[in-house]
Amino acid sequence: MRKTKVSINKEKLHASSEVLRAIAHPLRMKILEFIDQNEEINVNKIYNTLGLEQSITSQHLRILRTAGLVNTQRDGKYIHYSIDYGKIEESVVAIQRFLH
Amino acid sequence: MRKTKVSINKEKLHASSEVLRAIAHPLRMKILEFIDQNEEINVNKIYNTLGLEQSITSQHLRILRTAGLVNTQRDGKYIHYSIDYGKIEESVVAIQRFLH
DNA sequence: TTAATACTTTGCAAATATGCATTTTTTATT
DNA sequence: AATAAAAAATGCATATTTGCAAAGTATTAA
Repeated sequence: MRKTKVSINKEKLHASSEVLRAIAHPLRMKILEFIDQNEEINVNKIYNTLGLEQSITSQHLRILRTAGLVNTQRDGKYIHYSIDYGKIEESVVAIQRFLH
Repeated sequence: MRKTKVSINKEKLHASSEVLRAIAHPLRMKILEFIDQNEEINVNKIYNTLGLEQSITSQHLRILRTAGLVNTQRDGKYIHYSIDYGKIEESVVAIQRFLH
């Protein structure tokens, strides 16, 4: 239990839970893991390698994008996805700071 | 990006997402925070202090219990809740190990 | 043993998330 | 300009989660 009471503001609490919710899905975790393991990866590679539907993949990528967990960069007709490690670290730290 | 490809087994991936899903809810985060700040806390205190419905509180506590995030100990008609810090740490480490 | 308190469980409606097929948008190629 | 490929967005059915009220269980106290 924490000795010094730190009141966490509501916005941050909510923001953290948004990020966590985005991570907390089996498919999205798989996708995140795959992006992590392959630098400069495009959507095609993601759904073909993981054996997912294109539209489902795109949907989940949108959720990850909205949560700020991944960044995109267009290269011609391809869109490369990469992980925003800062954001991940941030949310992990948030949990740790929140409960320790 | 990770250099050494570590294949994370599916059970662990799924287990992690279960725990994260349990954490990733504004109300549950509030409850977790409150339990963290008050050692030996009972359900009454939780929902009265946080201004929640009794049954809703109980429901979310069940979710936290099932996920293994909190432990309970009955003391007469009161049930004391405490946080399983090991489990929290475990899931945080899981994310970090999973993506770094 | 009756009543009261603390907590859990259940049933159900409303909200949200998910999966899938289809359409749309963007860019490259011919 | 027409076609093709990559990715996003949309519409809709199904599944899951949530909140709430009511009923059930356990323990204490009168």
